[in-house]
Amino acid sequence: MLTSNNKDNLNFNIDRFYKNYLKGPNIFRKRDALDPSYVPDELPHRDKEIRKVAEFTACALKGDTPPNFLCYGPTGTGKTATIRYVSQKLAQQTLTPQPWWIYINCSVVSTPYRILAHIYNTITGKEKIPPTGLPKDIIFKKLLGLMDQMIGNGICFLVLDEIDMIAEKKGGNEILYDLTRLNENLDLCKTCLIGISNKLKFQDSLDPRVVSSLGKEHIVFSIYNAGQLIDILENRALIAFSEGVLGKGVISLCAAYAAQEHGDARKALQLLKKAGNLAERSQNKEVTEHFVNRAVNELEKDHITEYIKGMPIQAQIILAAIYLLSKWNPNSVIITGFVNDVYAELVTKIPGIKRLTKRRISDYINDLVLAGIITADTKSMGHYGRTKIIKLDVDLELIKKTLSKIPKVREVLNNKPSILQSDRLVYKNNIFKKLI
DNA sequence: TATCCACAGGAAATCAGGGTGT
DNA sequence: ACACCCTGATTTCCTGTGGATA
Repeated sequence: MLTSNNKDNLNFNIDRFYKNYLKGPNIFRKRDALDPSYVPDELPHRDKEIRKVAEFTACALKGDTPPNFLCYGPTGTGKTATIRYVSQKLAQQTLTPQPWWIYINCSVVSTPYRILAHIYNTITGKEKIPPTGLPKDIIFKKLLGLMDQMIGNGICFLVLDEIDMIAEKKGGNEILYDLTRLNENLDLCKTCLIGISNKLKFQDSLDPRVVSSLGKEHIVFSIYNAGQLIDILENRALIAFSEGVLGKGVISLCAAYAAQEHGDARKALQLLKKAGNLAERSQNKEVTEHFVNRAVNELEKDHITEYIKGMPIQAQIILAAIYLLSKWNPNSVIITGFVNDVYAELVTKIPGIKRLTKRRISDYINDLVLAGIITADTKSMGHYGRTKIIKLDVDLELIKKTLSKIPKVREVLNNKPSILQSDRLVYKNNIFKKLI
């Protein structure tokens, strides 16, 4: 029943909100221009790289098969953007038939089977291959037939983004090897494989046969410095923002922040967009440095919250265990064993959740480290064994706020686990404190 | 100086859940 | 109904290890 104590809900007038929103300042002209997927007409400071990609792919114009090649470089250095840019330019040349470009993000399409299925489904434009069920070699044969039929004597560029993700997986080398050898099995159509990776050393995990075919040619993308980032941002800001809304120093501040983060252009663009959004939301006519500073904070928080929300329930419970340990024993040391103990207690309180083995928990702890939520340094305590010293790297309140939004975890968040008072834990804690 | 703790983390096996074609 | 395929999560089994302690 709705009563007057539900004022907040009743007082929000959505129609008035929309009206005000539309009446408010027009910060953006084309917000999308700040998205990572947007391909601008110009890519500043990537001339060398564009030229190399153009050189590799140019022979397609004469009907030859371009060599397979790799693009290396940290995140936000314009690898994908460069490929997309060149692909657009190439399409503007007189090419008949037009080449196919199939983009595969290996962190999303993450198994050999799905890569084949994705290529197949992209070419047909329909979900012809089910997400699972068929033997790989059958799909491979079907794909060969389809490519010859649909692409004819044209060229198909296969762009494997984050190729390291697949290379490190079981069966990953086989699929890459098969893909590099597509041309030998095709009668009409030609293919060119382009691998994109932000790990410079990922070739180590590749099969030598794949390296010899894919890694012979490569392009290294270097990070942008602050000056270059400013150029990129100005370029995009011109398209994205309405005239005169950007305050003085906003772009250079974004660039400076991103330059600290290893010259990541994607970060810089994200920051600028978020600052714009914040200004818009507070009905401000101008995007000022103040909003950039707020954007830095919020982006960090957004990233953490989104990550935690997306984690499997088991990982969330493990994080809850670490949270409870830091909350109730702020001065004590947190080690793997304690996390295991508290986790075990929490699991018994949450219905429908099976208790995981220590081995699995160990992996989840490593995932949390990778996500930047905790730090865990392996340390030897001599006679007391080797373990990890775990510390929360994120504000306690933020963790609490995020975990409380997860129904099953919320229940266990407020009670102090009884294991925290156990003699064993207190005793060990005292020893470890001295050892560290 | 050998011992031994409490784990770390690699490799392979297993399981459940989604499918296939015949 | 059946044999078989693929995936992702997890378990099982295992070997390795740094340094305080006896």
